[in-house]
Amino acid sequence: MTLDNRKKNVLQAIVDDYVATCEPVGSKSLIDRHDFMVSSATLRNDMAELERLGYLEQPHTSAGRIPSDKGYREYVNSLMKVDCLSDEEGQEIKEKLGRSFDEIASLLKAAASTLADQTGYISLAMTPKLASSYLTQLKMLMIEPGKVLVVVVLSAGVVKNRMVRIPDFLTQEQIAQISNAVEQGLSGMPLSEISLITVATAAKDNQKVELPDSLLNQVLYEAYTAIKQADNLDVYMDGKHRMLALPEFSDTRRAQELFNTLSHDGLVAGYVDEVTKEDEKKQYMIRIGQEITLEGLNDCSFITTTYTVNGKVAGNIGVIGPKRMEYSKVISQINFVRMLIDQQLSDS
Amino acid sequence: MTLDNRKKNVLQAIVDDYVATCEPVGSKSLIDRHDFMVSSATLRNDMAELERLGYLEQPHTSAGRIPSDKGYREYVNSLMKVDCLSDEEGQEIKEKLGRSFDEIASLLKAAASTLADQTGYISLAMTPKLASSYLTQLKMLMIEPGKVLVVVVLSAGVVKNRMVRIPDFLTQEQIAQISNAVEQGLSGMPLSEISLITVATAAKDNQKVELPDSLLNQVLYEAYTAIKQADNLDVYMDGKHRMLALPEFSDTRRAQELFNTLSHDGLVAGYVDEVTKEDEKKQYMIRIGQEITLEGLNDCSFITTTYTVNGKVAGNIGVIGPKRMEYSKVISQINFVRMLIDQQLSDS
DNA sequence: GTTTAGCACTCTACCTTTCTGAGTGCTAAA
DNA sequence: TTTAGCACTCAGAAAGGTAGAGTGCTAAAC
Repeated sequence: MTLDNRKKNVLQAIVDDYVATCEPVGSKSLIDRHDFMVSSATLRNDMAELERLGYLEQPHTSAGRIPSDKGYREYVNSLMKVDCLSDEEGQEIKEKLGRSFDEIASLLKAAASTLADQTGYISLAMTPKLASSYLTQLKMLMIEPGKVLVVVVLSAGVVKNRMVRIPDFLTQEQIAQISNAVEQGLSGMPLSEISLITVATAAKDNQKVELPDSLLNQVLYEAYTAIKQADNLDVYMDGKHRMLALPEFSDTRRAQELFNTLSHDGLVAGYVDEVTKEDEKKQYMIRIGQEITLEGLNDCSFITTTYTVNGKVAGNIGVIGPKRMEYSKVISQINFVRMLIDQQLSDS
Repeated sequence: MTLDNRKKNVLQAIVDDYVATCEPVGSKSLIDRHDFMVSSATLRNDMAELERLGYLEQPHTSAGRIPSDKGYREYVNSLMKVDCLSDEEGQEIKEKLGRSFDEIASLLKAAASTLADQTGYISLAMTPKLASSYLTQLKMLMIEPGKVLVVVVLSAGVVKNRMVRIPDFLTQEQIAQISNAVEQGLSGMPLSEISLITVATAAKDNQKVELPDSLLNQVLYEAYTAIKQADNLDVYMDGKHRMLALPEFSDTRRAQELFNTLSHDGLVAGYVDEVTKEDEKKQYMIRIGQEITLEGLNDCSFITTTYTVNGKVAGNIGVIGPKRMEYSKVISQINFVRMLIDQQLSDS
């Protein structure tokens, strides 16, 4: 069953109005605000029909209608007008993200902050993920006897370091030789293929130092965990505090549930990953209300997109806001930010 | 004017009750809950007197009393019973912080998380600050032509890295020579004394490579900014979302103000620094309500203490909670965590 | 068949009023 | 100095009343 034209317009108008005011929309105010060439009674009939079909909900009998999840979904899929970023907005974003960032971490942090500022909602930016990364460099720097800094550089430009302990008596030279050997053996290898065994093989094939196996293995183990840890997703989230200003979160309990979930970076990152896989071919992923399978986010909508490093699928950025979100605006903002990230990460 | 003994007991009892219930305390319930050997009428007189002296406040005529900032202050300074951590609590904390951490960042992150879990309030942990740090190492690793990772190691065990761009044609050897020269010249020097000039002097005194001055200066400038940036305080904050569960923040506006301020790490860090200087000699710093000169935190209390690295004053950890805080419990928790941090940072 | 005017109906939000009870301060006696 | 007793105050809950935004339905008009 497909909606006739007027019903589509009615649904669209109701979503638009509700997004703007956060108040249930009645037939009268709908007439006032839009140029329907029919009477309020006609709209009432349409609205009743839309409700029967599940696109609208009524908080109580004598109130107006608000969009249901299904209503928002229809709106997002086929009703909303995709609007372009205004020049000023584009300019503002460019001012914050235009300059060249030397590290992916600071780029993503800035992206999250910009996105939060511009949308007024919660933003997040995640480092590139495992699947698309391979090891490019591995360095081990002796900081003091027994303490070594392992620096791991991944293809996507991610740099991670980790301090590890090794036996006191190993020298900088020995350590350097080991790390060179491992680097030679593994550089270019996708992270997913790196295991304790491949690390060991790489080291033993290439190294010239004589070290007892047990000692060598100890060092290799540390190198291995450092590499593995480097593919941990980092999540940069910003703008949380803004949600408290929204009327839908004036009830502290809701805000509490939301913040509770958001305080677990890992949960959110995992969810984004899942969603990205489901909608693989799409340019952006949208999840609305109950569609979100993360506890505490059922009053929210979640929009994510994927940025690329040198043209390859890499990490995600996204926005979490109320269901009553300015979808098309947020989408264009997110797209613009993604574009700037892509640019920065390809011209390197 | 000093309070007589019974008045002290009354004040103490009122604070204790109010902390427990968050409800104004009346003379009747005070009698019920404590063994004062006098009648409620007597207590009423005492309470009226305490109010006249500014230790108590009355939300309205027919309500009980709640402690004023001055009342809390008196309580903290001389009334509360300092209680020890229960064995289980100590055990729980040890479980989370007992294992050895290789990096100061992960230690502090874990400390913040533990403190938030244990207290139920907001915790924070800050990296060691400038004054107590000197440079121990400086390494520059060529990641790819034109891109160099500068690794800065400070005395307190802080490791920071920063990616910088340099002219494409410089080789790893040239870069290594420069960084070795700078490291030799500066290692052991307090951060506060390092300037662009000292960096340049160090490089020119020690290096043997021939490079045009303009090129060399470009590299040195990047090294210098990397060093300077390394003394930026990192702030780890945890447990924010818990505040929403407290009755004093069921009004979203207050929570919003609080979160707004807390979203600026720098502000908080700056304030902690200020407070630490004021109370230099004290083991811990306490600020209550209006005593806190940070907008949005006037309904809170703030307890901080200083951990040491090898016996020297270093960074801060702290807890932000409602004024109605379990002061003595929080103090002992904070102290315990500080002790564990001190241990970890001295036996290295 | 679709649209519309008209009307009775519903229900929340808001205001006012009343009532209750916890808590007070004061007075006068112990 | 302490206490019993009492009149007083005031927030908050409960109850009642009103306004108005919005509805659904019916019957007439297009």
